Amino acid sequence: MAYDFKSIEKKWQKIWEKEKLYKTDVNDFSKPKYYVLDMFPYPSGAGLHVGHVEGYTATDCLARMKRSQGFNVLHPMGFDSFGLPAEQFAIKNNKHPGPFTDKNIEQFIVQLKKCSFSYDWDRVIKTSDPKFYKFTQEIFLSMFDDKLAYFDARPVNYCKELGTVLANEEVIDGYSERGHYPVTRIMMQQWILKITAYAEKLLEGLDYLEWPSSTIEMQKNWIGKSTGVEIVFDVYNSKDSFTVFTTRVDTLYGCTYVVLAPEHKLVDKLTTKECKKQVEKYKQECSKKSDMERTELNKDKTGVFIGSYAVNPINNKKVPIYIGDYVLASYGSGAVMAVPCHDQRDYEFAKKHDLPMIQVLEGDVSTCAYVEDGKHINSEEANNLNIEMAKKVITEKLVKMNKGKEKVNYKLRDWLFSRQRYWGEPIPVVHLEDGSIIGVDKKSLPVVLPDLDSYAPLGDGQPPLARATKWVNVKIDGKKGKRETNTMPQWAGSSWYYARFIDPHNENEIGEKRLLNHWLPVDTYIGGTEHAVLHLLYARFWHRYLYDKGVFSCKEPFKKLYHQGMILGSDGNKMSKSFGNTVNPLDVIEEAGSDSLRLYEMFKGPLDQSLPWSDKGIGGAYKFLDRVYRLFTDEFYVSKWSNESEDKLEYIYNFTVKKVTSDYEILHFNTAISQMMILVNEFYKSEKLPKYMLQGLVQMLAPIAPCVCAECYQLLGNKDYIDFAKWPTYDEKKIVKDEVTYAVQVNGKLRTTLKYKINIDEKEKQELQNEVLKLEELQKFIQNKPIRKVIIVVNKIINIVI
RNA sequence: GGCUUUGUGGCGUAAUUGGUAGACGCGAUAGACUCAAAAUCUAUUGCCCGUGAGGGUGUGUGGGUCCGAGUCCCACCAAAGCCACCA
Repeated sequence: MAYDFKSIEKKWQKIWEKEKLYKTDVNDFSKPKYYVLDMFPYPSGAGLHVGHVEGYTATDCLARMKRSQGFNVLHPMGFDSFGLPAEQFAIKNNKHPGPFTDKNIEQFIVQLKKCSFSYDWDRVIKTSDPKFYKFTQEIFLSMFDDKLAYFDARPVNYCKELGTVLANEEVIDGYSERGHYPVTRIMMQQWILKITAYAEKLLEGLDYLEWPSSTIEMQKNWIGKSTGVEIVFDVYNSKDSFTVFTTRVDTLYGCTYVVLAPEHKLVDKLTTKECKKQVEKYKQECSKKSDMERTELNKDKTGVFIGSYAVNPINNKKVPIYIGDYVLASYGSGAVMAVPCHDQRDYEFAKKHDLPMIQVLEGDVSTCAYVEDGKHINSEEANNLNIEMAKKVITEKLVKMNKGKEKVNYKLRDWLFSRQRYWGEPIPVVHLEDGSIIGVDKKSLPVVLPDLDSYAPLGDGQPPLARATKWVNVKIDGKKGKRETNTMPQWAGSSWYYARFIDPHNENEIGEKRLLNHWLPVDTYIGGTEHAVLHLLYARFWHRYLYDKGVFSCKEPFKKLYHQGMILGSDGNKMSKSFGNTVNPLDVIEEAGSDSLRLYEMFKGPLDQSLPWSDKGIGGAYKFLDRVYRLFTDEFYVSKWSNESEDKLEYIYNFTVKKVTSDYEILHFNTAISQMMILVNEFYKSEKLPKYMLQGLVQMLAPIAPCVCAECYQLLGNKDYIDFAKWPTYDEKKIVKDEVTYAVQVNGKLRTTLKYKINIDEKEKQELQNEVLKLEELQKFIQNKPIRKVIIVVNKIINIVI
């Protein structure tokens, strides 16, 4: 290895640290601001991962370029330091998780510094710091006051292995997102945030964002807005009625039965004596099934008749009432109208229970094939109408009869916000003896986590905090009460941390209003796609709430979002201890330096792509940096340095500055690097090396390989820091050539090329055509066949059609 | 089942957005330097036929639009991600 990256990197990292070169003066409004942020890591004991390095390098490149371009850049790092591994460590070793976490954070910081990231280290925050979670609690209290946080009994996702309840977003196919343990539904009193109140706002906010379309799509799906009609069905021979929700009101004439969820509140009342036995039996079976079983068995549409009938309001027909667990109690009104001819599920249920079917849309419905659109039949006033018109007509009729109204439903459920854990923010409320719940006085925040003798759950469902009896029992205004012993989920701190970086030492408020207004939103946010709904949805919710409260002045927290791909093991598998295919960034830095590591990760392909790690690739990155470094140290090349320009390099240099600048802006680092490689290849062939071009090269490369470029910049005789040197510019005139190469085709096949003047007019086009037709190498293709047409696209191509 | 994205050499990928496909890098082959090796430099490198000049063919498959398609349209195949009994 030729160039001494070790001493170079050590030298520059030391200078940055000593000079506090990347400290941001947030009060300096004289320059335009740029806020570039990484999704902050959980400080695990395993330390930094090559996957972290990829995203962090991308943001670091952006930060470094923006500094050079005259922006006041905020580029901070923090730690999502509440979390499960620390809790498990605490339980196992019976030690407080705090010091354990702090040790991991220290280790992380050492590693991040070795990667040459340009963070402002005076702004490090951690969510487990009481100075930080004071405000997490304050936001919660504010939501509590606004009735957006409530304590309620409901079926919740409970994970026995993890010993806690989980949010819907944390449950995947009946298993916990973390650890993949089974999750069951049980009734429990829990803290819930009313995110559903923000469903529409969260949907609308997506319009302002420059996010990957797939992520926007996922959020839309998760919110799951559907517009339809709520229809009242009276129970036959009874004063009772219930509503169903449908998006296909146009098929109402095809409704031949209705199905209630087994948990529907009218089921017991409407069940007749004759059916009581089978209904009770069915309900029991359902309650025994886990969510997982319910969905796994989705091909089998089970259910039973409850003996009563309902009246279809559109035609007064009597239809039987069934219960079936394919109808979910938690969505819509927990009841559906069944149209077996035009709904797959209803069709399956009807077949199984031998129920009648009425076709109301033309077309083949023998297998309930989906009918795109068409004329309605058997539908009275809706006959001959298409779906849209039929919906309109039938809705109007129902509204007139007072039997229906338009309704919007969302799949989004409220956010289950409490966890039976120790290592999280205490929920700052007190349960009084009279059963009422009050928030603690804002002035007494933070409610600090008490130390415990043991951090294990009590085993009776009570959270570990219940052990701290002295802490739990309080007296407020003479009334006895108990503190809440559940804690907040890990998502709490990460729902607003990005705002804290702006004014991290402010003890009175989240941040000084003037500063928050100036610095928010985050301009560019980079992190993994795994948070597409979880963190990114929660943070948008909190942000929008705080916007409504006037704390923030913008509606959305993250303007631009990118996801970095995953770095796989060299075997193509996900990197993990069990595969033994992990790569430790520190090992790579030890061997080839952080500059090479960063260059490799940015060059290997598009940022959002998941690619396997390659040792060979690192070698290639190192080779390129060595090649650059030699231009500044090898006598042979240094002797070619020149204070004048070199005509032969003008085009390629100016073009490179243009391309690299625009590619960085859109995070296309791989193509920017390849362009710089082309430039370096040209430098190697050149007789003269203009110093300003050498300087431009290292300035452009510095965001990716900051240490070796800082060194080269100094070798050119510069006394200032490369980090703030004005970003290289290009001359548009130098990029325009006076000659262009035309591709000459015959019948669309490339036959030859021709150099010609650039930007020709109509008359010159004719001249070019004449010239082309005379070209000797084309004669054998043209032969004597008649020429039908000659197409000339200026500066690009000539196609002769024969 | 629904939605979204992707399919290009031995490998990672690029393509001015409808205009010379394979830039750049890795790997490979040959040569220079060296006692030798490493490093470095130079050349070649999609596939097929041909000693060669040259020709043919080629961006998952099949069709279509167009003077011209990796790019646009239709159908299909494959992979990845998300959602999923959401009425």
